[in-house]
Amino acid sequence: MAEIAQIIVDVPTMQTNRPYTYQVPEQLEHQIQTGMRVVVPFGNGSRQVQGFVVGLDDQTAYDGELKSIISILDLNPVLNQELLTMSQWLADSCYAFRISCMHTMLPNVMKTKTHRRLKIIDELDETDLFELFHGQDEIDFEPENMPDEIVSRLLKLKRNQQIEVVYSLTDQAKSKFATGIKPLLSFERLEEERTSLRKTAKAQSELLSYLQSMIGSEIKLSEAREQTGLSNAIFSTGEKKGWLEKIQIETFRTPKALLNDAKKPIPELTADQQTAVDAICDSIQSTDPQTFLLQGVTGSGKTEVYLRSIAETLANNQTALMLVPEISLTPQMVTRVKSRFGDLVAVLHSGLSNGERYDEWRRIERGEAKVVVGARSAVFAPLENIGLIIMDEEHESSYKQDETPRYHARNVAKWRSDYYGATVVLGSATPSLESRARAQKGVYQHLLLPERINQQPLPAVQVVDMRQELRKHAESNFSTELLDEIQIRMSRGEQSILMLNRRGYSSFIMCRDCGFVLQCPNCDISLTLHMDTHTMKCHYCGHEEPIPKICPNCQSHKIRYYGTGTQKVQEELQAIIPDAKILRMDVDTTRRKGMHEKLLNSFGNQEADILIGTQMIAKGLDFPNVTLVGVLNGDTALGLPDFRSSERTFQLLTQVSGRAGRADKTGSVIVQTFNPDHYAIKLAQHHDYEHFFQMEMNIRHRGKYPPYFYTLQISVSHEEEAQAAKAIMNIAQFLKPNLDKNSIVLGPTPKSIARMNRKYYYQLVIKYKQDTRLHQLLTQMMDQIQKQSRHGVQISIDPEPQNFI
DNA sequence: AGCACGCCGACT
DNA sequence: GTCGGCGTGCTC
Repeated sequence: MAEIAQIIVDVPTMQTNRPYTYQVPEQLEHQIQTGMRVVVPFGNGSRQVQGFVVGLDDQTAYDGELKSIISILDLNPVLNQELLTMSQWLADSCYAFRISCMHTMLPNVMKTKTHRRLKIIDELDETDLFELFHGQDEIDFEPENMPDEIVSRLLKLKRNQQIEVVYSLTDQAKSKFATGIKPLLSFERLEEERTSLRKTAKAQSELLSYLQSMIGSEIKLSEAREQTGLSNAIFSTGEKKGWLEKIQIETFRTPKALLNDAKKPIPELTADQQTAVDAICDSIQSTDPQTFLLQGVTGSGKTEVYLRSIAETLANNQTALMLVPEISLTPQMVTRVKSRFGDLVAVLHSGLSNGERYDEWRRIERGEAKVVVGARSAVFAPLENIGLIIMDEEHESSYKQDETPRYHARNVAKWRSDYYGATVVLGSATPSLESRARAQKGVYQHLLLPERINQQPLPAVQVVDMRQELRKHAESNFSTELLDEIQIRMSRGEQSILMLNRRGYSSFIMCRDCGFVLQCPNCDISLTLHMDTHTMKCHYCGHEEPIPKICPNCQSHKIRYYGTGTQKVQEELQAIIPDAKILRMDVDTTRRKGMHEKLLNSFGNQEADILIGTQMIAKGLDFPNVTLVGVLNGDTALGLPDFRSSERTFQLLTQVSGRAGRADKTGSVIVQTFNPDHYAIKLAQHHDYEHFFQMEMNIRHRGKYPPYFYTLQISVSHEEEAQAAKAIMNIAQFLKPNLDKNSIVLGPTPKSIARMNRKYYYQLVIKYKQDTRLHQLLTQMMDQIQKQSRHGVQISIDPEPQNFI
């Protein structure tokens, strides 16, 4: 019976977002399995694309002529049944193409590169042969890197059928292999070999004993050499004499940072921790997909609860997934998990090269790693039989991907939990309102860790009114209170951390004479000053240009810097306290690989008095000698037109407060702000999450925002503003009459950055409670509007967007 | 996406 | 009349 395969091809468009039917050629019959990658012909020409097999059958409803699969790229499926099923759900719920979802779930190296070559199939005249083909009979075809004139001459030859395009897909997913050895003979036969050796052949005799000791196993040659002290030549002799065989052993690139893991004693649990662990362990034992919200102040020992729960999961013969925000995936944190579970742990973080990431992925897929620690995309780790999924700092917005597929790791975690009957633990000191509200309603089980392990009080938070400060002296980023406190720490040999709330802030340049501000040519935004590279940069499209010395508008020389960047803050502070040793940590100083870690290490070794940084220093750091945390601008996020701005401010301030005085020294926190009376700041000052939750819930209720309503954002872009505007109006008209009467449409409006990368953006937000038709309506819309609208209109839907600006 | 087909203006 | 530009539609 003929085998027929259903294949999702790697062509991310609306029209091709469905399986295509292919014939399985005879020589590949019974070798193909669902979840494997294959190469198939696609389209009129001789084009070849990568595809994923999603179904196998012996018949098809399709009655056209079938093409055949060209080759298979994997020996084993790269997507198991669970992940295949999930890719469909993910595509539906994120309004994304299925192929994009599949790629998101896999390491980058699984994406093949397409190469096109031109091959001569008929005689060419001499000029063409030399000018175009340089005398060769095949050349690479890369129209984007070739002069137009050459391309058109080549295309002409192709039309005349003198040359043809040949395709090749290269799979980057290559495992690394090393030479290994394997004994070929039995113990007795090896013993016989030894007796026939001459007395002087000591090395060979040693090799024989070694081989005897490792019968039934294999080992890398390099390791064998190390263990025995024998040379390569001896092993080769052994091979020649038929004692051993040289084989290829797959090796895994082990990321360096993880090699040192000093065993730490396992701490005792507090009563609260024990209660939490017990509840979670009960759930791990059961097959109910239960979700817990573990709410505990900084220092209350959430991590230990996680580790105990993971241990229970492993004991129960299941696997565990632990998600952390990228920013807190620090060596300290990884070491802690590694030292508890050793080689069973795989770590997936952004610092890995594609190859390293693939190796870790393989270790998980082969079942060698049973605990996976990683950031957002680790939620797709190919673990089977998952018993526990932990999501630390569950309120972090980095769990939401801000490009398609726009998934939230929390939702994916829940899907997997339902699939396996696994337990989910959401941990945070300041849970998102959505999660906290669900705990309130009993959807999640609420676990509390109200006290710090060391019985230390939370640090005192002092709020400084910067409006008063401004009246007292000239404009400065530093209040007298903060400067005094910094100097006290320095005299005591203690350290300080200063945080600059970057959101909504940047340094730009403006002309004092005409008010001209340098703008990005591609985007509707001012360029940001970067002193380290001496350029003006656009944060949205990456455009870069030199800093102008005279105003491009009026030729005046009075061009000045405005705004507050970390660099400027550092310079200002250095001028005030000349003998302070200051480290700065921001995107500029940590771009180079490993710099992040290096900076933290040198601060940890007390090579500096003060660490200045943006949000990235607020999280996951644990320096016992830091007794002062200063927030330079506590409220810049408050001014943003986003209903989550209070929540973010509260979370951030609470989080930084936790950074002060974590060991035996008491710490203090200073928050400078222009809004000292704002409830988010006042309640953060008193570490009062519960009160904040109540107040914010009231506001959300009145404004019909999450968690009372769901939100969904539709955005449209086009190079011409009118086209983009027209498209969003069409969408609004299409949707409005069909929405539920309780649903609310905000907009359409231009986005706050109306132009990015030479495209104009318009958006529309829908708030809804229950709208049964909405999902189907939107799916239909993506299909219809895309067809109708003129070329170049791009539509994207973001369910539950995290940023409204 | 990327390819072929087809329709239209500019040219040997 | 033909070459080659780009708009349109399809891909098992």
